[in-house]
Amino acid sequence: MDVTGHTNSDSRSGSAREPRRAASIRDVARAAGVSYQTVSRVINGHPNVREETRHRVEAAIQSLGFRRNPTAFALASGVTRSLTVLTSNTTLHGYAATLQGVEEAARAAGYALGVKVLTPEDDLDRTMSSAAAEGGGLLVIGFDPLGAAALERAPADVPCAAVVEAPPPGRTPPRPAVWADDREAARAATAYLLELGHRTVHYLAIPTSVGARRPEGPRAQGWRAALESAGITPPDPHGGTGWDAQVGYDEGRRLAEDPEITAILCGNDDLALGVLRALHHAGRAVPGDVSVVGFDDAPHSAFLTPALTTVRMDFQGLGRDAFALLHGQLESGHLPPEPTFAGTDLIVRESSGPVGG
Amino acid sequence: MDVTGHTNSDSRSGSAREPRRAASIRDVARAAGVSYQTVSRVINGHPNVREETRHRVEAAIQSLGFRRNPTAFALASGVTRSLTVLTSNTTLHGYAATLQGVEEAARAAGYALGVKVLTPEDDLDRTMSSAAAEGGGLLVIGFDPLGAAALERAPADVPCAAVVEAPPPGRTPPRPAVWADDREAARAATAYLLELGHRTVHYLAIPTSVGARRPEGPRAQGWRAALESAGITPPDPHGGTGWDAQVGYDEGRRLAEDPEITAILCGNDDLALGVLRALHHAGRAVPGDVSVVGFDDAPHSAFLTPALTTVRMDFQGLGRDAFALLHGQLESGHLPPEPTFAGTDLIVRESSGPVGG
DNA sequence: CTGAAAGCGCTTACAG
DNA sequence: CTGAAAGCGCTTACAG
Repeated sequence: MDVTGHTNSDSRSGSAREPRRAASIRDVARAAGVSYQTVSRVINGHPNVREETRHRVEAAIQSLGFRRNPTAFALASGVTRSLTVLTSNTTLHGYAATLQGVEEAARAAGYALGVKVLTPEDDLDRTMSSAAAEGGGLLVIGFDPLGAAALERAPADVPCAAVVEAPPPGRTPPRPAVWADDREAARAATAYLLELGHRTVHYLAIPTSVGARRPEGPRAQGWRAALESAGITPPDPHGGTGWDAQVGYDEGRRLAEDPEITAILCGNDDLALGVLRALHHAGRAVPGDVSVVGFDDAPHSAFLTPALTTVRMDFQGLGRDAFALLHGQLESGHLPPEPTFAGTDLIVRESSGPVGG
Repeated sequence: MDVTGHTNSDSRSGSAREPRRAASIRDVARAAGVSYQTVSRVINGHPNVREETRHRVEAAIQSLGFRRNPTAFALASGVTRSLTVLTSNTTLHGYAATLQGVEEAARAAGYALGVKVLTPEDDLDRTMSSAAAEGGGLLVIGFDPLGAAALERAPADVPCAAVVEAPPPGRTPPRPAVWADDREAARAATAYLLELGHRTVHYLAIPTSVGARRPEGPRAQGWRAALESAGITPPDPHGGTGWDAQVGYDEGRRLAEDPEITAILCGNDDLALGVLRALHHAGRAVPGDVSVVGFDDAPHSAFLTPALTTVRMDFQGLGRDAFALLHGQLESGHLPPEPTFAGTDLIVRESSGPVGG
């Protein structure tokens, strides 16, 4: 079966109709019998306007269906109630959920949201400066090397905030940023597996924001720390080449060949999904033979069979808080609130259990 | 475990630094020893500029790091190389993939992308007119009643395109739109199940764009048509209340109780995931006792156990084509190409098979 | 081929 | 409390 798609380019209702000019403040002024400056005062909630004048203007605004032109406002005032989020991805769970959080907060604050996707092909400096030229603020999702590089290159004179992986202890991101404690979460997840009786835990890594310069992201560091503090020499981490289930499956096939391996911590739930599938193909039971723990708590993870044990991350909260950080820079006097996002949480489901259980 | 998140509001590198004004065309003109109109001609690739003058101006642009202010350009020219996509969701597979397709096409064309999320709480007319006031075009994702309503209310004088569910035969959407043939795809998927020997096929519906006025979306219609043309009276469809796995699970529990049911077509893969889980809990084997077919081919569906039989939809292609439709309206002379997006495809995997097989 | 003028729709001082 | 002026950074005719 191959069903062809359809299109309807009927332009009767398209661009044919005469684009009647929208009402401007001068139109409103004329209708209300005032100068256009007064209209400006009214729409900006300026105090010094006589009650009756204000009413006349408001009536004219209503009847003409006037809406202030955001472009003209931005040009004249230098204020842009908008932000553009820079991200290398919009569909992976962590990115999409973060974006969703940013969007909610932006909408609540009356900000328009722009999205610019970062690609290795595009010149980063051009991308950054064109994003900056749009006015408004920059919000970068710095979960990967591309995002981290973008954050590094954000022009110093433009308001910018970020959500990032947990930075190394004692270091801070180049710009105001929020993060969840990936490191501690990975440590705790690993410790949980150890307590179950597993002699060691293998780690299947996601690519991280630190890239090739230093292949150990915070999740890997937390995993390593847990093993070391239990006196266990960490095995070499696996993966690091991609985020999706296919990578998890490929790595999982290799992992499945080693009967000594009884516990695998995955850098995200997609990787874990692939590992589950590989283990199944190899005839190894989960959690009977091997325990699998994911990261992020993607929407489908609770419905897998076995349901996936994973670390829940509040990406939406991170997105909201990053917006608050940016909002504070954009509107002086609007102080960023204390971050209220919840932490991380280990959600124990069915894919993990006692060794040999 | 509950690990608290962190924030870094260090503003040293934030808004403290003096926001040095960016170079304007007047600055460039002064540096090049020409009038600023000439600079305008150069940056707009106007032909009538002497070779040497052009070089001088370009050199000045380089050395000053000049970039044209998009806001001023938009205000003066009335042209906005931007569009805003209106959607009720950004994370569900179909929406996210469509958005991704739009983004790719927009980026390739040099358009800035805005996103406005539609909610039942916000006043639709206000939302629409504020989106329209931003300038540029509107691209609405009309998979649900909210999106469909937005498309209906798009101001007639603003360029607009949409991606929608397949409209009823003979009817066309209110504005130029693209769609895949959901109806035919559902018919084919149902026919496939019937050929396997199932005596009937049950349908678990997604909410559709037609909403309550007419509860039968194109996928349901295709399913119904397939049954009827095989001389089978369609059972009542189930679901219709939500898109996610939880809904699928709840409905699945009910479906699992009826031993007569051997084949279930689901309106999307998330619903199917929930059904799979419910069937497992009820002790019914897939595909041994019950065949399950999904819709959309979400990224994780191929890695489930059993891997999900589903209908692949080219949402990215739909997004790209919808952009082309809008692009054609925004830039006269830029004719929308023939839609090239692939159709739908039934992907047979492990969750479906012969009845009693 | 190039410059001087007017204007896009708004705001921000400055007068009264 | 309200109006007249200048300007945000660009473009589009209009002159030369």
